[in-house]
Amino acid sequence: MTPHTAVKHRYLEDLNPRQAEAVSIPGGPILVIAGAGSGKTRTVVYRVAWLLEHGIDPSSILLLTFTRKASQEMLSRAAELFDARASLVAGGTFHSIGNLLLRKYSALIGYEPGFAIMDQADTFDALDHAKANLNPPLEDAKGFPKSRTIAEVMSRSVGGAGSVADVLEKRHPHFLGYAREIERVLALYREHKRTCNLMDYDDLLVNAIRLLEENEHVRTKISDQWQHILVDEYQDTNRLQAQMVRLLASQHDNVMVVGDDSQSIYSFRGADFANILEFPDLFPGTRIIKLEENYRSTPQILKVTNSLIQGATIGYPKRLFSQGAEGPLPLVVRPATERDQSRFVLKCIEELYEHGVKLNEIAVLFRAGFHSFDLEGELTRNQVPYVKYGGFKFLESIHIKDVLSHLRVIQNPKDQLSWMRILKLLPRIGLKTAANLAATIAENGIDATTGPLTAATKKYSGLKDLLGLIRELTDHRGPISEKVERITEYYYPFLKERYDNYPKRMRDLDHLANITASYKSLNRFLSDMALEPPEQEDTGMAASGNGVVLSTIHSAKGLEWHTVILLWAAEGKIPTPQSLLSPEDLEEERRLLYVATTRAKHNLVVTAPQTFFDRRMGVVPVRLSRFFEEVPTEYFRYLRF
DNA sequence: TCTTCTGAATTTTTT
DNA sequence: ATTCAGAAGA
Repeated sequence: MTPHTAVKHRYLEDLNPRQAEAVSIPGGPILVIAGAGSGKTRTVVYRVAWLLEHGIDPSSILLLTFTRKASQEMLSRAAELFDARASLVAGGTFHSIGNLLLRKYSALIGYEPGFAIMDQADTFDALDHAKANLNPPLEDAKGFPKSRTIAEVMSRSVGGAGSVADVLEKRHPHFLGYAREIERVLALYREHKRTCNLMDYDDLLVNAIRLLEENEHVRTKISDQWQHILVDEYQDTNRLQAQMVRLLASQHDNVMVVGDDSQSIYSFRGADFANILEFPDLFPGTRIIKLEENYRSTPQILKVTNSLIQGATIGYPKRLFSQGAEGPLPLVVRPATERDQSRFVLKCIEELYEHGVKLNEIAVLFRAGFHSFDLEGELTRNQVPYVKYGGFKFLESIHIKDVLSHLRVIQNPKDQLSWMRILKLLPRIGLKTAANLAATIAENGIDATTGPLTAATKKYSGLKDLLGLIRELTDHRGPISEKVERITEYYYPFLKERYDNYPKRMRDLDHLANITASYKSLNRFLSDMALEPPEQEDTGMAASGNGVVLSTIHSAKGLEWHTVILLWAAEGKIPTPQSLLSPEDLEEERRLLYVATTRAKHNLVVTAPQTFFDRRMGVVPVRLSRFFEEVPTEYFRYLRF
């Protein structure tokens, strides 16, 4: 039996007519508007299998996804449907593909191939650095916007939202007077990136676009190489990414993009769901296919989600329907206080568990990472295992960044920011000294036997050891894990001195060494750490797959659970106070709520305390989120607790 | 001039 | 938990 014929019959049966249509279009631009739970992933997976089955070479297919994990999952599902050749399909994020192209063709845009990638924290640091080193210095350093604000403005501006002044006027009008000064900071920041051979996230896209635009032979070659392009979560792409799609497909227009404008929740990162609305303009002749049959949720849940999204002002009109089994009415609960809310959620989880629902089939979703702090305490006290997604990331931990910075100066000695970071660990070396030393090293190298560096080793104890370590590891030929172990050994005293919980942090560093095991190239490893941060080390309970899921709504995208409990569904939490300033931001909060509620298969529980304790104002009354006020009351059961 | 210490304030979402 | 501002200390 050949797998081909067996597959052919099965997959046509597996799909509904709309899905089958999308999957089997031979080529050209295709836009699939896929409602929540409408089998979007399945459609992409089957599309890949269908293309392979029709003789398309796997290496000529490119699958662009939101995370690398998503593309890996899709390709392994495609491999199950078709055969192992599906794993030869190129998959990844826009940033990783940009990275791939830029490493290969760095010379064409005037970069060295060993450039390092800055993550967001690096960008903040670099902006602070630029701010501090401006010449002439800032006139009014006090009222000046924080680097995270500057980073946001910069990214929006680069992403096509206009000049810095335009963005300020629109989003931060109170900083408009600083426009010129911000431009000066950004100019220094850019200069700094160049001298240190660094690229930030946006650079990976901007430079890839520039590479493709300015070099016709590269554009032709790349576009000929990837004959079929599939893009998932297209509603969360930004202008640069749309431009990249346009360039990558310049030779053939064989692009299928899949997404749901109602689930666009990343505008804070520059995502613009106008992309999905304007795709047909970018690719004339686009075939539009709507998937509206929902396979996930009960009709009772869909009634609620449909009316939530009905109030949205723009987008492709759609109304999800389901032929699935009936279920209970979604619940609304208003506990008296946050403590009571936590107690209620605990009780809810215990009851479900007693009724045979597995803990990992229950998710508690919330707007922001810290909203679940009280609940986490309650779960811990009652020994209910849980895994938390979203919020703080493994890589953002200081100790991880410290160790990675040692690796980064080995890979890229010009990386002054990383130098500064590791120099500042040493006693008596603060910001200024570190900056001076880093500049000296970046310019003269680390091996100078005379000059300021040698003088400094006499003045600062510890510097000699650090330089010795870096020299040793620069010449070191063994596996990366050995390097990490060597650095960890050196770093241990610093860790111990600084943190009471150093044993836990030490375990993180061991975990990091383990991650390196699959890497042969240091450059590759560091790129991946910036582009695709590893997940938090699995605790025992998470590894066994038996813990309640606690997640931000953003991190819950694309997932589903038997029961979803929406925590803090209250004014002041969702929508967040920050979003009230602009109608667009407010609409995004609505979509966030839509994403959260459409994750539920069987039960949806909405909870919001009646009061909130504010340090300044004391106990304040809390209203249910305004978006739920739009839903007819008979769609809910109101439970007292 | 630079570093380190202390107490106080703050926290959206993330490739 | 981290970051920030201000002040003392080297």
